[in-house]
Amino acid sequence: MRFLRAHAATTRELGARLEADHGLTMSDYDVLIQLYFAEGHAMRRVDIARQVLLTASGITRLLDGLERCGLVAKKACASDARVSYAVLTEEGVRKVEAARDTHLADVEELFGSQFSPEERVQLGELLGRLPLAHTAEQCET
Amino acid sequence: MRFLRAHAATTRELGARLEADHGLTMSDYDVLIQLYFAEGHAMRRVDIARQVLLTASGITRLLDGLERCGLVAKKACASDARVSYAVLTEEGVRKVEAARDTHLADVEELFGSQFSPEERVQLGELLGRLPLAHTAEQCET
DNA sequence: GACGTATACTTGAGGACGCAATCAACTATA
DNA sequence: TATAGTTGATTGCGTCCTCAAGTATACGTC
Repeated sequence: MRFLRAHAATTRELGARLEADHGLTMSDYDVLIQLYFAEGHAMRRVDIARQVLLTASGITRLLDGLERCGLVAKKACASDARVSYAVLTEEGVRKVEAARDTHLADVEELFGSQFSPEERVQLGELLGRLPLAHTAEQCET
Repeated sequence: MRFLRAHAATTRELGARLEADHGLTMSDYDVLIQLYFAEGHAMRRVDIARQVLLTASGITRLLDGLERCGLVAKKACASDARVSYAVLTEEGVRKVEAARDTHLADVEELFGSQFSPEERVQLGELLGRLPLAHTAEQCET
């Protein structure tokens, strides 16, 4: 129960701030960050979906939005005509860097500040045991 | 990050099973359980909203659905004409009890089984520190 | 005892996202 | 090179849920 409630309350507040400060949803931000740390700021859509725990269709629509905002662009793949990469634009990079600062501060305030350094690693370890099904690991934050 | 991913993966799977086995969403179940443990199996809608971390309007619509299924009923309040209680019906009680068994087993399998008894209390303690804003506590599971 | 404010609930509009179906393109087998 | 199966991406449709606005009732104050 605590897990559910804590998640709902925390993400709601975090999402509201992100929206207010940068006009991004948590999912938007999540995808942008993945791209930011990807090689060449580009990723295949399937891989984004797997990282972010959305379905492929969710990614398509989410990227549509980010493209309309000029934050990402499509790029064809030379070796496989089926895949289209999502690439961060110049503006997208700037946006991520701007959003990251305030978002990390928000996370720290609402989440991190509740725990000591040891508790953080412990919490991470415990939660890390949960089966993520078919998701890769990796990540900062 | 782990917190977010763990939540997404776990609730998705849990929700899918609940839907498959009983035709309930997690929110449905959540509300039904709150009612089940409430005095007289009845609660004011505002209080449900606060417990469950949905907005009042979300509760209205969710209860609409549960009413159509015959699981809950409305009841007026004698002392305050504004409030309408949501009450579990006979069938609702049966439904909760049926769903509860399989759901608790699912939770145990996907979540609880990853942790020792001590780790459970610790995890609960850590997550309990997060600010739930304007939410009451109480609960089993 | 009328008036302003707060509270309980509902409703309309819209957004986010999943599922299932579909298409196109790649890969493997014959 | 025809055939079958797989995979990446998109789209139609439906559901859940939020926000903002609206209605009805309660309550405090002068």
